[in-house]
Amino acid sequence: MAPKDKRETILQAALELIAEHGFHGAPMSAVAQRAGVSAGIIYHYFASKEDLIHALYKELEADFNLALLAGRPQALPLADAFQQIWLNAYHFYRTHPHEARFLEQYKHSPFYQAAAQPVELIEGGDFAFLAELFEGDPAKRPLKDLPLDVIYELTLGVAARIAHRHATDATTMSDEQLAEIAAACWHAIAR
Amino acid sequence: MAPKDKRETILQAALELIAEHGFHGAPMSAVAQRAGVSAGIIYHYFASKEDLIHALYKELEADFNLALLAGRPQALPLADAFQQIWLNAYHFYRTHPHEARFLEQYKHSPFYQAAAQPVELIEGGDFAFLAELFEGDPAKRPLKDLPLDVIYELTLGVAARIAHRHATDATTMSDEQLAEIAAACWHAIAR
Amino acid sequence: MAPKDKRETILQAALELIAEHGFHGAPMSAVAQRAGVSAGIIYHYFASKEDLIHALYKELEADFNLALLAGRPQALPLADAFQQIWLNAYHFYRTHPHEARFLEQYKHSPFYQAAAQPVELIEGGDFAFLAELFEGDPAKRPLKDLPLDVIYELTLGVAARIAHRHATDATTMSDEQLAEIAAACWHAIAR
Amino acid sequence: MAPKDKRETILQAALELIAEHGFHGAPMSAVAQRAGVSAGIIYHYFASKEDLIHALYKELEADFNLALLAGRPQALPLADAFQQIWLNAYHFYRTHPHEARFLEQYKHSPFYQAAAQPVELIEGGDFAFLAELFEGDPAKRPLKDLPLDVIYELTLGVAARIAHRHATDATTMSDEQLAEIAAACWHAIAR
DNA sequence: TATGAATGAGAGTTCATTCAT
DNA sequence: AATGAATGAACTCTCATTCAT
Repeated sequence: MAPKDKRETILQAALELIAEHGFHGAPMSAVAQRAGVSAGIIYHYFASKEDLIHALYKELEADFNLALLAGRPQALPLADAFQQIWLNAYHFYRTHPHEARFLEQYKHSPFYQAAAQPVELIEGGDFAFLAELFEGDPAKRPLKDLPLDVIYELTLGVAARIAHRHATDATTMSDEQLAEIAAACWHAIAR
Repeated sequence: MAPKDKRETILQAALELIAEHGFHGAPMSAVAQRAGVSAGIIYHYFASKEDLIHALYKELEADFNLALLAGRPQALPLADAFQQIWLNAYHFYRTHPHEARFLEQYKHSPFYQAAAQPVELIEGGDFAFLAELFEGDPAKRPLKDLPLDVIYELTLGVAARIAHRHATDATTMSDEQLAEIAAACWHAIAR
Repeated sequence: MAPKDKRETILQAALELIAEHGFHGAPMSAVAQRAGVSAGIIYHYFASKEDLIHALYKELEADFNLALLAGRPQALPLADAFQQIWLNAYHFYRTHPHEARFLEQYKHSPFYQAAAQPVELIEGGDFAFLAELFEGDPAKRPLKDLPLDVIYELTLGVAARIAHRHATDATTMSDEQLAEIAAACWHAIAR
Repeated sequence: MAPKDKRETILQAALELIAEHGFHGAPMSAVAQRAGVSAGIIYHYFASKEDLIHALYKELEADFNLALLAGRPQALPLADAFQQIWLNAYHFYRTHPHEARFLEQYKHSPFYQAAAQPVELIEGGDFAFLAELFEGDPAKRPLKDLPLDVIYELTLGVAARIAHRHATDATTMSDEQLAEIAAACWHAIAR
């Protein structure tokens, strides 16, 4: 197994165990066992359990951000782009229950505080197309005058939380219902 | 100290420690020390640490539900009642950062799954006045046709999460901004 | 067992194991086992293994200092007092091989550096009678003009080291030989 | 790098790390890193960590013995030879603090017991000139009737220990003071 | 009721040593 | 001869829980 693969195997094992049993319920020995490696080797790839958890978070966050761009929302009109991104967020969480469960726990644990960075709805150059939503003359931008984190909670935050719930309890929603919620979120923030 | 008081003292100590340091960072010995009691006596009031945590959750949930009824929304027209409840939720979390932090961790930990019950927006008889929102002919009720938990996430869930954020980072919002968000939430679910 | 006794039992077990097998060869689990207690309880009495070792050192140092005063050298003429102290030092080490072995290892380990204080030949008020040896006009005091630690190494240091050797290899020396060495040490430092 | 050099590089790295941090604080991986070699290769030169440590000791002991002969004490009258050797011992330790620190730890650790050989003041043929000091009719030899290890502790042992102290704490002594101590040591053992 | 010393399983982590490459 | 990833036993220390007092 290539070193890159072994690292990934360990992260995957940690993801599954933490998603299923919490940080508590995922001792390093169990992570090693599920990954099929020795306990010691984990410390060649990660300095500590905490470091492993932070690294896992960063990977998942990157995956998530990538998933938001499915269907090239960059090429769409603003309202449609929003709708696409909202649905992408929902579907990512819906189809990645372990990731959803992990992110949920991580973001509400002391780990997150320790590594906390300001929320960025627009992360990296790929989201530059959203700049017009957030920059320029506040009086002219098409959003209500609300803090960025409020905007987040009214939009992608809602997608995340609904998807989390449904990932767990297996509720399904029709495309019409999802589109309706996405639209409601858009109206909640659009001027 | 009356037994009732000692129980409360223990719960309060656990609340503070868990809010500040997580479940991990709140060993029973530390809870005992902060409460000013011996470690052993905790087990006269609670069967286990897990039991203590569940009991704490139930108390806080009851406190929260009570807080939602401040200003007697029962007596108001529906849209106003909603606004009142939304603001009550926001202010509860805003003025109870420990409670907010605990509930947040609890709801996203394996503890919650273990004790999970279906979400009830309407809990107990005090919320009977909201029945007309949710019952009767779906075609006539004034809400969009969305699952109850989606409704929750679009409304009180948003209030909770925004309040959580602001409890931590000390952002303040004007009454106008809060009213605007509450109204946006109402429009997101109202037909 | 009284708490005081249990603390002493643990210290004694640590002393024996470290003397026999070194710091390395004295895991906390073995200390606990030899003391007949659980591993966990050690941490009620000592914050860490390092703390336990430092505490043990302090106890032994106090015992040693007490032993130096056997036969009341305070009441003797200076040269006789020196001889008495030298012999006391020798006999302490000779009859306390574990203590000797521990002190020897401790003083030459990184532990000692961590807690190091300047060498004091005269420690505490009990040795005040030696003050005339070391204080006052250097030109008049009855010692050669040498640093204090050199004085120590030429006297008690020699006693310690010879005793250490003989504690281990069971060489015995006659009282005459011992008196001769003590006298040689005295002449080495006396003006 | 020639194999001989690599072996020396490893020994040097081990010497520095052990002198600075103790046996505990010198893991094989750190030795390898400081020597600029892989961890595995060390085991081509040494069977184990213990073996490496013993080998290092033997090298240093040989270096030390060589240093004792600086200034050709063989060619001097006995008392002068002693003085020369004593000063050589002192200066070796004084100018080789790592070696001093290592030897000090080694000699007082369980390692030394494991490999222990009787102390030899006269080691190897280079010290044959000292034979007259120790051999022949005890009644005629110019030394007091004391065990060899006592002789050692009263002479080179003192040099070693004083040098150790001063290597660490940077005390300096004048040539006169050193000569005085050397002379005192000589008088301590000479008949 | 109340204490807090005591237990012991189990946590995270280290490190001497091995071995496929 | 050389690497360094891999192993796994052993380490120090923690902590929920118990129980003699």
